[in-house]
Amino acid sequence: MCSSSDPLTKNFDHHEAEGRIYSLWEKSAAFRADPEKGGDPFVIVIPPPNVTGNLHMGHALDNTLQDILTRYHRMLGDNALWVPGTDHAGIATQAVVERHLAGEGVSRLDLGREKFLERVWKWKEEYGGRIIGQLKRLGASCDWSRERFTMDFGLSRAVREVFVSLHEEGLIYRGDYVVNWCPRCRTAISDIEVEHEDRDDSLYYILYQGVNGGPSLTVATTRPETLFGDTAVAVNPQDSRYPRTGDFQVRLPLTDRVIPLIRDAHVDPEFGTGALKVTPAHDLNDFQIGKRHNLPIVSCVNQEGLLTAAAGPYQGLDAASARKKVAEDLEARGLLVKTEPLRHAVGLCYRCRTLIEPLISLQWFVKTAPLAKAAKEAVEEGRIRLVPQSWERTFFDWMDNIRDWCVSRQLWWGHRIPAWYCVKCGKTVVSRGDPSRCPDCGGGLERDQDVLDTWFSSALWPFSTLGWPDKTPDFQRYYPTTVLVTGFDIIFFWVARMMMMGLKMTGRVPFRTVVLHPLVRDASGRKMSKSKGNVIDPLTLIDAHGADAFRFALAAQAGTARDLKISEERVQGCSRFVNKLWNAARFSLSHIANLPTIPGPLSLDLPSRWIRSRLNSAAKDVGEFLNSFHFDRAADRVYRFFWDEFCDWYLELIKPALYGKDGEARESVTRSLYGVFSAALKLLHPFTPFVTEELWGKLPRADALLTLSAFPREDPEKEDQEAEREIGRLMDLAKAVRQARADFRVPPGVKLSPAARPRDPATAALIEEHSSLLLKLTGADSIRIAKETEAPPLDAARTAFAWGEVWIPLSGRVDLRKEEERIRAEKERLEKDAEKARAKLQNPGYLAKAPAEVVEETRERLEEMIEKLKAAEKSLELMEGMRRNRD
RNA sequence: AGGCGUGUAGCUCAGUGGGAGAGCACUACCCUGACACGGUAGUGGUCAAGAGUUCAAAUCUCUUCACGCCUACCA
Repeated sequence: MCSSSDPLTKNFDHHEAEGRIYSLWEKSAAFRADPEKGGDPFVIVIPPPNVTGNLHMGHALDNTLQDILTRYHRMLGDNALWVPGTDHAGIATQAVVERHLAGEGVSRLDLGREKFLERVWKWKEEYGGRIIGQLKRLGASCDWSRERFTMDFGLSRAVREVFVSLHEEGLIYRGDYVVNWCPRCRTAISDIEVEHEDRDDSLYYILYQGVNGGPSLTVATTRPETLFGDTAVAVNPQDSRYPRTGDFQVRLPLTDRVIPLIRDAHVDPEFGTGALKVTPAHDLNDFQIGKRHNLPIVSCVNQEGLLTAAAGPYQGLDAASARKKVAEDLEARGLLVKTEPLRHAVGLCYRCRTLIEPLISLQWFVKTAPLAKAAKEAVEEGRIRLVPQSWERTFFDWMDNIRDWCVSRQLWWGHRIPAWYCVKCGKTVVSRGDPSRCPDCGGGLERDQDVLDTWFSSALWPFSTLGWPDKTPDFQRYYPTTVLVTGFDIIFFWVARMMMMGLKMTGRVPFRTVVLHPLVRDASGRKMSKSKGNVIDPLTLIDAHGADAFRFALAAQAGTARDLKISEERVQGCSRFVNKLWNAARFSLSHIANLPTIPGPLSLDLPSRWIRSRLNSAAKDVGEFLNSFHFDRAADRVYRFFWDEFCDWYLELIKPALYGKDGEARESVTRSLYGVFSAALKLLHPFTPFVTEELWGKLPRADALLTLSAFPREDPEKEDQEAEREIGRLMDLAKAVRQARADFRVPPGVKLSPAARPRDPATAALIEEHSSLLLKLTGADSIRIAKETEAPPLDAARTAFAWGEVWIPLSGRVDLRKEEERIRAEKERLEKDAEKARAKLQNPGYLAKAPAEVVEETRERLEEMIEKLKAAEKSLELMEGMRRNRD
């Protein structure tokens, strides 16, 4: 009768278990994918984290969701592959190493390119493994044998192949263009790497005096220091304040230069004075105006952000001090008409938040329009699905308005651009190999100094990691990948570019579905940042509460909202669930340990049939939710199944049998428990992999790994409506007794003797059959079936159901006045609801148009309400009668 | 300026055409032989406001308000 000695500690020791279990998975090559094996491919490529980075909350969420999907599909029998890897992260990594060198008093220029790169590689070797270890602590079931790095040999080869072939097609070109220049990083960055922020600035009104009797104009500008780069003043051709025809010139203030007045439709007559200073070298729009009007280009700010010789005496000043000085000097000469405050958006470098200096320079570009068109079509035609779909519109807008992508970066760490320039004839050679001589003149070649934007290699990630451009078995089996999981903040940086490159280079979509999850915020919804001091370290939470609790907290909150507010309390809450699981296991295993044989007859009793039916429903729902990427609802469903249905009802319902004298029943119930419990572990595994794997190992005869077992699938045969209906009635009864006990404050020691009056003999039989169960659930003393004609005593708590009535005699414990009040209130509520239902059923429109089953349901509900009302009325009648007698 | 999103119980959020839900918090009772990180029973909401469509609206449409995010060539 007694269970064997307790094999489990009271709580799950995640510190001890997690590392051990992860090595077990690794040793068993559980996550290794095999292209030779069968099964539908299910493939995810990881959004590669920065190779020298640390796991942050965003990674934690992103990878938890990927892991849930991968484990789920692996258990479904799909050929699941999760490709891991890291990104070289050009600017970020170079900046970190440079900062480190600065500590030694060395700059990268001191070292030279080659030595500097050696140091970065060394840095990478030293810190590159860290984030991989952190992903493992999270439980990520990646195939580590396929780990890639964006600067691996194979991936570099893919980069070069793409660059050269796009160049051959004319989709990559080199040209002079106004680019976003970060004077601190000393490199160009792409348009989307610029962050915009509203700043309070001044708008300076500067007088440009007319020459030869022509009109003078006042122009409004926020950047007076760039006037040295002005090569025209422009007004709108429709603007009547200015001469619409005729050639005029104005004097450029503080200089002896004279520039023309031009007319261009770009100028907004409403802004400032309607006259615009045109600075083609330092403003993209001015650059375009300049092109239209063949204006000369004068650079007055250099790549260090300092004014050039074109600024005469101002040469060498930085932009901010030049602005001040220019304004002063203009004022001194009476050329500064006025200044007014202006709040406007300024561009900042996304990495260092330095003010962006637009300036003209020679850069490499990808011609994006044709690539973007293909990407847009793939989404329009449903070959790529965005989840949630609401992102499509934003995506389309961006694809329609995309500008060419500046891909050269003035850095050393990255894929060096495969372009060479002939020192003799100036020819540009772009080549897959490393050429040594100019093919035209035989002259020497110098390689382009720049590297490619980090996102260029990231854009190839879904196919470069699988071996492309070779037709490897992996590429053939696993490309296109299945799902891409990432935050919506990098749709344009990464997702769109993978689509463009994938479609262009492989002719196929890189993935079929893009799952865009929320961004992790702190508990009050603020973005986490070091400066705000509100960063929560995922590893701290894993240490404190375990990876399972942490993952569950993330999954349970990964809904369709854009923010996910994480807090330690939340994770702690989920650790209670893990604890519940552990203790339910402790209980279950102590009984399972007594099973003589695992194979054998299963219990056919009501609780066993019921939980099998509920398990089936949970498996169905969890599967559906995961298939539609509703992680939050899947987590909620599995939680409810385990806690409410399995623990709170099922385990309690089978206790009498487990402790009972009937050996045969005990054995079959235990065997059923074994089956349901192991299925529950499977259902939970994708969410809480460590604790479930640990418990699986404690099950007898479970030699294989849980992570490689089969996920429970819906099986209509397991649905048991009869069992559900019957347990539902027993639950009604139990709840009625418990409620009466609570409402009338019956002390636990006092026994109750409820009576039930079901309306059909089957329910009566059901109650009699399970009376001992009911006694156990309610703490009642006895339970009986009342006679048809029997009237309940006056001082009884009465509850009515569609199937009949229950009353619990409470001699002396009922405050009649209070009870009468309660019943009256309930009666009122019932009458209201019943009236609503009745009105519905009398409405011809409702009867004609509502679906039959909805009408039927309403009818049933009304019937139940009528039953309850009858009971309530009877009680009130009796009470009134008694009061009359007394009076 | 445009686009997108959000507004449901004190807090965090599910629900997206047919009886207002969960977790946490709160209240009362209970250490009942897995779990007090537990059990049982409760309190709590004109589903932001208004109008419309419908037999039926938290759910669809329009308008308004509040908050948030993204994009943009007002210098």
